[in-house]
Amino acid sequence: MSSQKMNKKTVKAVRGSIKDKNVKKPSSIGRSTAEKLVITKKSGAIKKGKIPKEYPFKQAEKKWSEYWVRKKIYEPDITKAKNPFYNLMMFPYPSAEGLHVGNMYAFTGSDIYGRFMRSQGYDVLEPIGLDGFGIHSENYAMKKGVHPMRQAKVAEKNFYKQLHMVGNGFSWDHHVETYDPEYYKWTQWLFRAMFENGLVYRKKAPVNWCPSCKTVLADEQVIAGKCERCDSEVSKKELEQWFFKITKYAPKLLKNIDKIDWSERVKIAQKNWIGRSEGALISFEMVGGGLSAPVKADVFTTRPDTLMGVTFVVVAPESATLIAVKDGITNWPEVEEYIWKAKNKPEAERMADDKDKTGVELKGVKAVNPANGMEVPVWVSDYVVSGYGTGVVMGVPAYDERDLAFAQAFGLSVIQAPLVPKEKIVKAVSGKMTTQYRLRDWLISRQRYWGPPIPLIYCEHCAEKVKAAKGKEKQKYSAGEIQNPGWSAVKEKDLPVMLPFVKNFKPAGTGDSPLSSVPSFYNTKCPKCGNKARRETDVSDTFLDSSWYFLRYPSVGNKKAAFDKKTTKKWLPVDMYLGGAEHSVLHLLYSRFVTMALKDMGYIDFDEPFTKFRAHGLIIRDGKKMSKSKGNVVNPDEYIKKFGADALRLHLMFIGPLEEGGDFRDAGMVGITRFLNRVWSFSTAYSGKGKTISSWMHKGIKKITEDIALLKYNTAIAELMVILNGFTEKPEEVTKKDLETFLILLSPFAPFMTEELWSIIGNKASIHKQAWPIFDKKALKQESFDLVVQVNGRMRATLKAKKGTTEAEALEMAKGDERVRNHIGSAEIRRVIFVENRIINIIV
RNA sequence: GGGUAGGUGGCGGAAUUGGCAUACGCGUACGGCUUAGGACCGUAUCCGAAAGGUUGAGGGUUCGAGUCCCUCCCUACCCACCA
Repeated sequence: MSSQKMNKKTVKAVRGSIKDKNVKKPSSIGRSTAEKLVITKKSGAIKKGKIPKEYPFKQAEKKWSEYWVRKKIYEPDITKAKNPFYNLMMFPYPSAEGLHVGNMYAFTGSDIYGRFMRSQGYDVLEPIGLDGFGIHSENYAMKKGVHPMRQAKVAEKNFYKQLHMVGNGFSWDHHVETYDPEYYKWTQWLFRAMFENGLVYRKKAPVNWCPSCKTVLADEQVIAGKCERCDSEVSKKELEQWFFKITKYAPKLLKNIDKIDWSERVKIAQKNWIGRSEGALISFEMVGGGLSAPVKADVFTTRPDTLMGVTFVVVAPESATLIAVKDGITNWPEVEEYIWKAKNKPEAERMADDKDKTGVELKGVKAVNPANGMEVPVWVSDYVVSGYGTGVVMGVPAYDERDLAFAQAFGLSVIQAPLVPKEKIVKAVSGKMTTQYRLRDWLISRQRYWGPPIPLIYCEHCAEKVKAAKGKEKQKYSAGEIQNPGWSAVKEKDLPVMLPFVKNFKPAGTGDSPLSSVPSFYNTKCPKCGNKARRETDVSDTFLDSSWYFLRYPSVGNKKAAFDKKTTKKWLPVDMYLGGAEHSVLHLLYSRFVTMALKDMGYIDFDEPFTKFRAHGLIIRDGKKMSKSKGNVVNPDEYIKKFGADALRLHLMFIGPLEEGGDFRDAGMVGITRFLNRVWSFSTAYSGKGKTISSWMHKGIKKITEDIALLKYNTAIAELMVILNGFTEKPEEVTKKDLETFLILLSPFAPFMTEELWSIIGNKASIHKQAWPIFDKKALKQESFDLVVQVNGRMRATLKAKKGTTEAEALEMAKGDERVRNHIGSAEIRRVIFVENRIINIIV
């Protein structure tokens, strides 16, 4: 037998024998003791009679969830709180068949953190609400054949019932529902503020159109050419729409990323989405016999140094330059056909990476390279994106893969021209250095029913007046009114613009909103001049509802403002935000933008809404993604019914680190249930003989505290199991204090059962109001540890040693060990490497 | 194509950040308890008879590498013709 092997086996054998000798069958665990406990302790919490052998989770969960709400255990004093801590989780949209396990995963993860902080002495605000406006809820209502207004009420009841069951410490006094007029009044107020401050404009542009949802979509809602909501292929449609000027904040949105404490992957996703690139604008002249004068066309390039290698110029099908040079094009019908085809192609097809390049030459037109006067052909091709840069690109096949592919497809020449110093060449051709962002403005209008009506009114009279206004006249109008002649915002006192009940709420698909068929809605008076005017009939994007909800929560109930100034100052920005990474470029980006805009308007004094954000991982099942079609969706209700909310919470948190997600397997529920049952039987049978704090408690408190702070709940739970294993091994050494400490450590994970046990062992106040245990650093230092002894880097023995053992002491101990001696033999010790409280390595 | 996170027992996953690889749990085997058990309790469980070997593959740095460096392979997620 090798010494290493022997060592390992010996250690285990020794442990085993200790167990065998000392562990009397946990005879203290049993019914009789439990019965006694009830008699001796006058615990009023448990119903008269006996403590059940098994944890009666159904009764306990019902009892405590009602008790918590009644006693307002989780309601911080909004105005007087001394240590406010805003713990936020992304609110769900209540459209699906009830709460999804993904929701519950996020909520539990967030709630554990909230409970932990509350226990640390913070006044935790942990609100919840429903993001119930929007296409997803509306589509669900249509599927069910119910009116969205009714469906919302049904879903609300159902969701809130479920949310009471999951064991979260929600501040129920602060819930919001985005479809409640009390809420969307302020969403409209926000829209109005954005308009008045010149951040809203109306523009006709090729926009994303979802043929199934029958509405336009923002760029962020198009995922790989498909609708974020329904997965249909998105096409382009030329429509007049409302936009929010998020691009104005592109530099700040990018710059601030470095100062916020967010999950790295989300920060990177935002950086990429904003997509800053430095380059130059260089002017090419378009010439041709049919043109009365040369037409200037700017190209944007990040590689001006390759200018001498230009062999062609490419124009996007949507580019205005095409129209400008139309007279010079001799093959216009052919070009026009290409443009038409390109515009009507589904986005997914246009973006497909394996697609060959297509295009048509603009015959009769040439572009002049300002660097060398060379005339090069001009093409139109859909590989040039219209919304980025200028929509015109210089083709340098020698230095750009895409240009090369295009040149090869059409037999265009490739010139291996030398590179020229950048800044210099830009100056020489009178170009200018510039910064471009990939980010586009936020398309905010939707041709749907289930959303807050956009609070704008169009008046023909005013349109003429605004256009004609000059000098002082102009000062009568807001920035929004000047930018959008004829449009003005509904006065604040007239908000909300109520969404009327419309029987036929289904989208028409024509690009007109369902509200456009309701004259009583759109016929109104101009807020400026009082003449007959027409309301906007589009509603705003759902993401506007969620872009500011965190501002509302602390101020819920305030009838005078969207958010109270003092309250907001006290509670915001959000201290900890937890949610899905899928919102990296949607909700999270919009919220940041809205916050920045509100700051610039003077409503708030911070420009980042979420100080700390963590993205939770994805829960899969049996190694596969969950989906309704596969029929492998975990329904939390069923598990709560069968195992209890605590068991489900623990299981979800145990299967992997919160930020990484995990694989949900039913088998795991068994293990967790076993653990909880052992906690139950140990605690209810406990008769309290221990005198000193058990040694494993300090290590446990330290580990669990650190792990929770880092959201490593899985290892925190593992440590709780280690402590319980210690308890059941030596029940006679466990003190009452140990047991209480253990229950408090477990309480964020299993709030119901720990509350029940807390009262059974004789406590009156809620366990969730108890202070978090503190470990004794000194005691931790005094513990012994396993000193690893290596000879020439190979582990030869582990010796029990006191913490703080010096190198000399360790060496003596090592030399005293037979196995170590055998390996050193007669050789001379050349070097000793010693790491305190860990290892000694003897080199011979 | 770009980015990010990963690859560790039969499985989910640990590893104090360079110091006992496989904590904790599941599963499995054997034993106990039981009228019975898919309940509960106990013991064992990376491979190997042993020396020894083992963290996707190969190399390097180091007294010492799952962890750091280099080359390569694979998986998941996100973005993707952005000039």
